[in-house]
Amino acid sequence: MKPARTPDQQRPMRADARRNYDRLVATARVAFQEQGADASLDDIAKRAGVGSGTLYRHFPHRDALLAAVIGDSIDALHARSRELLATDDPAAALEAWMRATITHAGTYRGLAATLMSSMYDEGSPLHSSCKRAHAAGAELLKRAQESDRVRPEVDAADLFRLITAVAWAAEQSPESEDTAERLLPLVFDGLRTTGTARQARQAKPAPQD
Amino acid sequence: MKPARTPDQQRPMRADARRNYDRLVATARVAFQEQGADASLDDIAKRAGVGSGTLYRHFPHRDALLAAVIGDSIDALHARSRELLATDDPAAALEAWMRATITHAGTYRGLAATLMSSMYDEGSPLHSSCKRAHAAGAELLKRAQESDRVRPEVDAADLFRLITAVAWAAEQSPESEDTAERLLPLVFDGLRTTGTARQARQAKPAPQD
DNA sequence: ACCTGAACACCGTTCAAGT
DNA sequence: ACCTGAACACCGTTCAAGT
Repeated sequence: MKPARTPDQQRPMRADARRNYDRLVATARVAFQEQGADASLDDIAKRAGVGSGTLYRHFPHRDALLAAVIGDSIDALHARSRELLATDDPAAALEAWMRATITHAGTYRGLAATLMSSMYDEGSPLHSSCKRAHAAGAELLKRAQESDRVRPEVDAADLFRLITAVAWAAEQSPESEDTAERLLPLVFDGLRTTGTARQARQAKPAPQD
Repeated sequence: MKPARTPDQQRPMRADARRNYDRLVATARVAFQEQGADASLDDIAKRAGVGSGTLYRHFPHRDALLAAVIGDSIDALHARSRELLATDDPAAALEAWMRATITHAGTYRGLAATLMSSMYDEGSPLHSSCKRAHAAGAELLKRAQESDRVRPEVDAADLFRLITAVAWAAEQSPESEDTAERLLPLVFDGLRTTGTARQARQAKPAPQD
């Protein structure tokens, strides 16, 4: 079992506390995979062999447990966005980031909904993760817009909403597994400047690039 | 209070049963408005002055109560789709139908999610409503595709998913009320044939219109 | 034929009692 | 300092007892 991440700014935990923390995170990961992000917390505590009070001591809200479980994945997503910012094609980079984010938001059933509401809930432990993803998307979006490949009126908040909505639609469509792969190109094309509009802009006296 | 719809194929109900039925629907409508589509059924029964068993007798599942509440609205939406099929501009008709459907799916918080899952649950009393909406969308989509305004590879199932996803995203974004109005044009543009692609097709030897 | 409300299983959350 | 598990409030659902 790989070591679970330690909660922030913490002096060493007592051995039994540490063990319970790790067990809870590992058990929760399995439970979320099996039953979705709204799996029973009581059941997770039982399966981890821990009193329910112990779960709430370490993770006061469901979001805190979820944050501990997906923390590594959020970090990886953020690293990927840094890579994509350094690639050549701004539009392709944005689309690749959208695809990666949709995949991430589809890790567990119900995760997309949690991420969406965390975006607007400053108290949630997932809020900072959402804002980081939001900020990464904003950078990639800005670059694509400056190179005149994406409509200037689209903002990062709507980009985040669209991504989360596609992830949500995909997780709600059990019978067709590749829903996200089909919807993403459609949605991405809606963001792009239309051929004629882009041509008109580029035909203007002062060329931008 | 306007008369609630009677359940299908039913001989006259006993007077007290009829009264309870109507009260439950009226109370549920208010509760759904106030607290969303997942309002407490127990609370609805209490507020309607009725035992909880009576609620379950009339409406065995939450979806049955929801279906009774939104039945008229579903009918109106269907009538609107018939009108739109008779208009001149197939693309504008499709977009107008999408807008109307998104608005309808946003009537109560949580309704979009219910409609989405009802689409894939044949046992739900909302299933037939969803299929009707699905079929109406398919007709409008087909017409738009035949007039070469919408990509031929889009199917009605994905159209339904996109619409529901936009409605869901809008209801999850409390602070900005016009989310749906901003996202719809973006999504709709993703469905359209691009200017250049359409021009290429229309430049072919055999003109379509 | 229909209604009532107690009963059951489940859930999230708290907290007094333990070590 | 941390853990345990009983306790509480809530929910959906069922069903025996009533009229």
